[in-house]
Amino acid sequence: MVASASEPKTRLAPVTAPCAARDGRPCEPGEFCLHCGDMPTLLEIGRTHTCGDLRLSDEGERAVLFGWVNSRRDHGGRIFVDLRDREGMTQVVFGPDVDADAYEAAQALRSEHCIGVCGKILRRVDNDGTPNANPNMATGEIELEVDVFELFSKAETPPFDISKDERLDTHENLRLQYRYLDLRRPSLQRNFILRSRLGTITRAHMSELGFLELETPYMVKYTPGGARNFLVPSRLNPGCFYALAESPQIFKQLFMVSGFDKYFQITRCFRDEDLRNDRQPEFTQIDVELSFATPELVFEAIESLMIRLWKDLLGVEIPTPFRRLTWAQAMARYGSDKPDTRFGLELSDLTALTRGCGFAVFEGAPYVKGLCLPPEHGPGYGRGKIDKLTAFAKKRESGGAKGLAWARVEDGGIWQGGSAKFISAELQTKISAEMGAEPGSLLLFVADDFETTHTVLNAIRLHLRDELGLLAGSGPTPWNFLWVTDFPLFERNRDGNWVSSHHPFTSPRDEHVELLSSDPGKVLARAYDLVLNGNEIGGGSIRIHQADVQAKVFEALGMSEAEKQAKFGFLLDAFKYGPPPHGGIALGVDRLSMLMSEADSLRDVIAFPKTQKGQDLMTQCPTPADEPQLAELFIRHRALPNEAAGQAPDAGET
RNA sequence: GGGGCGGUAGUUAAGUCGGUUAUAACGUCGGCCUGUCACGCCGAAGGUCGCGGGUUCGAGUCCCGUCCGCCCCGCCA
Repeated sequence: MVASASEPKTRLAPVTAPCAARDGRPCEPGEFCLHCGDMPTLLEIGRTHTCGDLRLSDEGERAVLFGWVNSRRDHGGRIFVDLRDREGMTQVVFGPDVDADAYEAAQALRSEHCIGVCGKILRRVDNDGTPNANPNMATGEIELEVDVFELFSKAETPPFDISKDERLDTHENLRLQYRYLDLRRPSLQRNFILRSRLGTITRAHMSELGFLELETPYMVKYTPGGARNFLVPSRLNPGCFYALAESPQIFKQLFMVSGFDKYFQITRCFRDEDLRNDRQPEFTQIDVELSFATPELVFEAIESLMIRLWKDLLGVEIPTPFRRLTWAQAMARYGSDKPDTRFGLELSDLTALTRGCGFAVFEGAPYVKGLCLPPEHGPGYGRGKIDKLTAFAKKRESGGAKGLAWARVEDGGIWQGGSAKFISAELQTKISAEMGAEPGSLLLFVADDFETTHTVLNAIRLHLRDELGLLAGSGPTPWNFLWVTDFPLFERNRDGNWVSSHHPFTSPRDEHVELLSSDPGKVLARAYDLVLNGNEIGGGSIRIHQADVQAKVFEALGMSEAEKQAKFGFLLDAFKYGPPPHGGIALGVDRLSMLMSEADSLRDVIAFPKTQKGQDLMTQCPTPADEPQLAELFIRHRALPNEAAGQAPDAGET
């Protein structure tokens, strides 16, 4: 039987099985029914199950399924179709002996046609009646024998294979151009289902903790500093622009002044900076702020949320409290403020030991640090590999070391090869002991300034992690959560001026307030990052709520009175009216989703992502604005970089 | 702004030292097939080698430029 809304309704032959559309209860006069009323369309009957639902226990029932043709296998006399929806896949089978019309219609089925089917749920058997389940499918023990078929719509041959693609090995530009098809892939659908549940659980959990979900504007006042903003011209205010919010930071602090006490929001943020594998121009944060906050209160709330997310979404119990390192410890031991703590290879500080050692490379550097490759890897790491590693260490993107000193450790901590001839036997033994070296260990050293030494050793450490597969074989992914605390309040920018590491409202540690004027570089902040397996997934701080401390911070930043007023006047005014002590954090939903779904890229957890050039290949966005649009906004565009060359612009710039 | 990798049939890839008609798999189309599930068998069609220029008797291959995608640095919490 072929049902269609556009064709006259016909009666179905009576069936003896209970009617799925009625949950087995008797049919009532006037109701649509497969066996006692007019033939309704399958849409009118409605879907009874998803394609992931049916099991052997449903055998003998009738079901209505809607979905897309994943694949079709025509045996001439029996046509098998794997029907797919977001919940799974079910084999449906057509035969001339079951329903000739449906069988005939199924001949024309092709990949990605959208169809509805109704029929009886049968156990899968061979021709001789022996069970013939497909163990690779959740629904593999059953199939649906179709006696009513409806074609909702045909599909052209898709530009790439959706059906058996769990590897996502199509060129990404094509995937993005046909994103709506790309998103049909089960692997991507899983990511988005997880992401949806992440949002639901977060809302439930934060609400249960007493946090209010409040909204803040996306179109906000432009404030210089920090990330570059996207600008939005204001038609009603000629010549003026909104900025798209890089975060709700200031507004959530104002919520605290307003007395909302505990706030959260799952919100979009916008930053006009260059893209990366884990950075998109618009991204989503779980934004949290609470009054009368201490770091402990923030950690507690977030840890409880993480526990729940991992338990509910992954079935994983993560241990709490999370490990903590100060920024100084993280840098010293791992060379990174977001260390991957799933494996060892910690750094050793050899600066003091090597003072006066006579080896110019070590003596001339403010920092001498190293890491020790243990014996199980050391001997296999030959001269060729060391040379490659040296080249890697020298590359600019690895931090740009001047060189990589090395040595092999023999019995008694004595070295051989590399730097051995430059270091006395006595010192060799001491350094070997300091680094925990054993016979067979390979020692690697970098001697340079603070930044280069740590950047390079961190790069080497992560390189060795991947090269030697240090994470492999340890079973399911260990989830190493880590709080990194006590960041420096300031760092120097390129011009040598102090800028906020976090943002200018971050509170210094109480005992460091005096240093604000005397030695700003030594001031530590009450700021913290949440790190997971080497990824920064959140960051926050306790904020300044005392006017005098805020004034000192602005002063250290070299901000004039007029500048403060112009940039943050409204916030400073607000803080005149009894601001509570407060603090908070923001978590990256995209990165969390990526890590939890073990996706390779942020683009696999963002439905409609931008390319590295910030374009949407599906909609061909952004586009130039036409003259009338610009005129209305009092905007005239300048010559574009490529207009001089006589080429058409590929993107609009104003 | 810089460094690296990639772009060949609808898709994914191969293509040697520059040399005859640019290969394969999957997909598509036609035929056959009642138990497949990456179904199978037979047959066919399908190419602006990203684009532009140059070198050469001859360019997918070499050179220059350019566009697009990805990874990274700078930038960015």
